[in-house]
Order: sequence, then C-alpha cells, then structure tokens
Amino acid sequence: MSHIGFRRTHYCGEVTRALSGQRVCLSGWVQRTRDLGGVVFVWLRDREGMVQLVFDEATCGAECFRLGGSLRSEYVLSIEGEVRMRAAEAVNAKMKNGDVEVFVLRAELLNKSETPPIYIDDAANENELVRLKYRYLDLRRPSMQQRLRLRARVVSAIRRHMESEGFTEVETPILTKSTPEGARDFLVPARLHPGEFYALPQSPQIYKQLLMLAGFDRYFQIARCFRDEDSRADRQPEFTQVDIEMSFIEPEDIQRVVEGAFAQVFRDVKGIELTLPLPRMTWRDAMENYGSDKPDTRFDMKLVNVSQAVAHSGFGVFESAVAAGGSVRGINARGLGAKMSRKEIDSLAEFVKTYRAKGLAWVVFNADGTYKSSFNKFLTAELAQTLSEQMGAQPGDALFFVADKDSVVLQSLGELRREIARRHGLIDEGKYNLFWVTEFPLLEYDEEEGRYVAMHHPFTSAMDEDRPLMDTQPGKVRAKAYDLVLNGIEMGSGSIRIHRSEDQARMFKLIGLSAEEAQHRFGFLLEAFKYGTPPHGGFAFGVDRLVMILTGGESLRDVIAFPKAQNANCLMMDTPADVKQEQLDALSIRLALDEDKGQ
RNA sequence: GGUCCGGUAGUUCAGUUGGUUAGAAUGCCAGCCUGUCACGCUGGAGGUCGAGGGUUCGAGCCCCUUCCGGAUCGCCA
Repeated sequence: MSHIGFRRTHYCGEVTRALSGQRVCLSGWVQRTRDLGGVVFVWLRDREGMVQLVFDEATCGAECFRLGGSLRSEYVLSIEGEVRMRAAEAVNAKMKNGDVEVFVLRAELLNKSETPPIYIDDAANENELVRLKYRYLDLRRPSMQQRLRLRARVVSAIRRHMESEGFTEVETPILTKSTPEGARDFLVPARLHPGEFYALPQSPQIYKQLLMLAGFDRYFQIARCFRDEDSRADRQPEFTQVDIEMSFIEPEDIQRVVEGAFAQVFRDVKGIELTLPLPRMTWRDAMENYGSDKPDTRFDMKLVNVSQAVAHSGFGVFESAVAAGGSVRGINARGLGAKMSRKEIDSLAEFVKTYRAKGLAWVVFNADGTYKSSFNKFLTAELAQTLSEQMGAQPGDALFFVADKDSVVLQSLGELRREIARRHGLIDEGKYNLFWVTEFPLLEYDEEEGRYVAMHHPFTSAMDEDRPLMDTQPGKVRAKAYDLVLNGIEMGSGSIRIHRSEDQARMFKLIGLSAEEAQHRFGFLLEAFKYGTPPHGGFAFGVDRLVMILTGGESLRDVIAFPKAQNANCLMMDTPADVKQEQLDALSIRLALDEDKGQ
C-alpha cells in the first residue's frame, strides 16, 4: 500500500469547469461529508480551496464506496476521479466551483483524525484560547492561510525592492548584549560564563550602525526582535521588522527608499498605486491637531486650543488648568449632537478618564440655535459664540473639552476623537493614509526618573539648527527622526544617527548615562566611532503590523503563525516551561521562587 | 503593578431570588436514506460548572484566594 496517495494533478480549489471530463488526482482533508445512503458527498479541502467529491457505488465499486461512507472530518484522503459538470438544479451557487464535482474512481485513506476541537471554517467563532492551543488546526482555516501567504508576498516585495535599490542583506546576532535605556531585555544565561548573560536584540540597532562603519553603505535585514514588555493586540514579545541603514544620506534619502518599499508592497498585494513622495507632517502639528504622534487622518475632527478664550471664563476647571501652564482644548463632533444620548456622553467622559483626564466638558448646539452644556453656569452667550467660531461649530454639533496639563489633554482628546469616530462609523475602512511624521523631539523629560530620556533612541542626532539649544534647552531640541504612520498606527521609525564619538558621548551625558556606564555598555561603539564613521541613518518598520493592516486584522496574532498569548505564553507548546535541575546547575543558576509558587 | 470583561458538554452559549436529576444548538456515536451542499429522519452517549477555600440545611449562582483567556492604563528608548 502506498503512503503518498495518488500523484496529485491539481489542487482541489483548482478544479473548475475547465477540467470537465478530465481525470484528476486530488489530495487533502475532508471538510464535511453528507452520506445519503446510496451516494456520499464529500468536500475535500487543500490550501487552494474545496471541491465536492461524489462516491457512487456504480462508479467507484463497493469497497471504495464503503470507504467514502466511513470518512470523517479532517481525515486525509487521496482520490482519482473524473470531473463532471453538475446538473443545473444541483449547482451550489455559494461554492466557487459549485458547478462541478469529482466522481471518485479510486480512493485511498492516508490518515484518520480525531474529531477536531475546532471546526475548520472562517465562520467558526471559537475562543482564542482554543484556537491558540490547537494553532496547527486554526492555521488550516482559509483566512489564516490567506493571511500568512499575503505576509510572504509582502516580505518578498520588500526584499525585491531593497535588492533593486542596492541593499545588502546581512544577518546579525540573536545573542547580543543587554542595553540600559529602552525596553526590558530577554536574557539568556551563558553556560561558559557563569553569572553572565546574553540579551536578545530589541533591534539590530548597533550592529547596523557598525555595518555602516564597516562600509556596506546600504544594509537591510528582515530581523526578529524581542521585547520583554506587556503585550497588546498590536504588540508581541517577539516580532519581525524590516531593518534598514544607509550611509552618506539625509532623511529624504532613506524616506525615499522606504516609500518605495511600501509602494511595491501596495502594488503587489493590493493593486494600489501610492502617490510618492508621501505627505509629511511635523510632530508638532500632529500633536496640536490630533493629540497624537501617530494620527489617524482618515477623518477630521481636529483638536482646537481654546485656552485663551476660556482663561477668564469663571469656570474654575478651565481657569486653573490654563493658569497652571496647561491648556483647554476641544474637538467638534460634527452633526453628532442630536445622536448622542446623555448616557453616551457620560460613557465618553468615563473613556477619557482612562487617560487620566479628570472630566469631560461638553456643549451641544441644538438644531434650533439653542445649546446645552455641562458648564451652563459659565457658558455665556458670548463665550458660546467664541467657542463656536473657534471650533467651526454649526447647529447640531457636539463639542468636547478637556482641561489639564498638555500631555493629558492631548492624549485624552486624541484618543477620544478616535473613539467617537469608531463608534459613529466616521472611518473609511477602505482608505490607507500613509505619511511621515517628522521633526520629533530629541529628548523628553521623564518625571519619574528626573532626567531626560531619548525619545527615539540615544543614537539619534539633533537637527543642525537646534544643536545650540542642547546645553540650554534640551527639551526643545528637535531630532533628525521620523516615523511612518499608517491609519493611526505607527509603522516604523528612523533617524539620522550620531556618527562622531564626541557627539555620542555628549548624548549619553544628556540622558544621565555616566561615563563609566557608557564605557561599560557602549565602549565598543564609542571606540568604533573613532575609526572613520560615515554619516548614516536608517529606519525600521514592523512587518507584522503592516500585514495586520493590509489584511484588515484586529490583532497581530492573526498574522503570526505561532503567536504568544497576552502574558507571553505559547498555549500550544506551553512555553515558557521549567527545565531540569541539571540544566540550571550547568548554568550556575539557582532559583529564588516564593515557596508556594516554587518547584 | 492597576482596571474592566470572560471561563458551564468536543465547540458556541443559556442558566431567573441560592432550591429536585444543570439545558439548547451544533458536533460526536449508531441506524435509515441515491442529488445532498449547514442534507434529512430516528435513537444515543457526552459535565471535576477553571481550581481551592468559605458562608449556608442547600452554591453553577454569594464571599475570599488563585489559575487561564481577552481588552486596556502604566510600561513599550
């Protein structure tokens, strides 16, 4: 008995009326059977789709017919059969190739299957827990197959583009060195060096800069990166990024290459021609208008700063926010005044509290020209007029205001505008708004740590015209740093790097990294910079996120073959897992677990 | 580290005020059925109500602890 079935001639999904009358050999999984007693219908599925098989005793013989009746879900089957057109009344219009079927002549059962815990169908609605535990079955679903195949095409398009632009693909180590700054590292114990650890790379940042120093001029890599931080729908502990670095360039040069890669991807997998160069928006404009450094520009509803208008309104909440150096800003939910119940407005107020806003002030302009508001007592006709002018309000509009320090106002309103847009369907889902956000600040002040931290990373160079501010007003220095934003999601970021060791040392000092610590962690880099480092810069963008958007997915789990669950578990393999004592001994590791959790 | 939602049959879920033997659909098993396509009909099996503890005459339901999944704030240079 053969163990490979019949030599396959076609994929199931390829069997169409064009093959009518021909003999075909198919292999695949049993999707569903309908045993009518005298005839058995079977849907056979492979990666290209399904086709209906017919087991008819007169055609296939008694033994084969018995086999047909014994088939169950996900049995693995090979058949030889004849493609026949179906009678007009037997056509299944819901099936792509529902006008044909394959009359089985011979069949061979290659493997049985337990009854699967999940039904292999896109309409199925199983819990993620079950899906992730039986990921190999979940991946049989057509939608999962399509997403991963689209992902492969995305990566292929990128690779082709980068090669055509003269980039060299170089692999960099997975076992590398823990860095201070930035996300938590995954650590790997070193058996040959007791007490010392490798770290998994958060990105190949330093390696790619060293490759520039080494003269490769143009480098890229499809790089796996690791961050030991809490997961989100759009954040996994390990993820893939396209990592790029170039020498002797300005921001526009790298942006042109990255835009080209995205254009290639959109052309290949979506048939969409992007208009290049992509639009630019400064970080400052993004924050002012959208309250976010990754604005979703598929709808308007911009933030408006009304601090001046309300600074002396008598409304304590507004006045004190402005007096304390913060601001009062608002958004205009156009035409939604009548559609929003008091209950919904209350829920929006709860929503902004998530982002530490203390409350949400609102004004609804009725169609008849009257208005109501949460601060009626202070809302004089004059103030209402001013606000309505500044925010372009018309009858029927609803205005929402947050008063607080800028960071809270911007974030809470920025998120609120997205929430309102989601709830009221203001987002055109067919749109892809891809653009650059430029002129990011070099540093931001970390109140917890009481020092400046690098906003991008500490290898980012300052904009030339802002360099004089570095000693006097570090918070105002803009960086040669740029993000690429797609539909309100950060695709990636990049910068022109520091390439002189004295500048790098100065940057480390600015972020409070002592000379000793800098030497200990980055001594090799400072040393390397002494040997003729070219000006260089780069970019990195997330493959998972890009594919998620292109497939309309809600979660990175939908575009990663074997993703981690929220707490970084793999539910299928049950990782992480304990190890044998001998393994720990070999690594000189002793566990210090609480007794009730422990061994 | 915090907040919120969820965990009941293989799966998706319902389960009233705490009250007899925990239900439905689907799937599964068996039988019948020659044009089904979510086939149909008949019958059947299937449960540690996530786990542990507590309150109570009595807990799927109330309380505490804990585990697991999801969303999210912080975090993520």
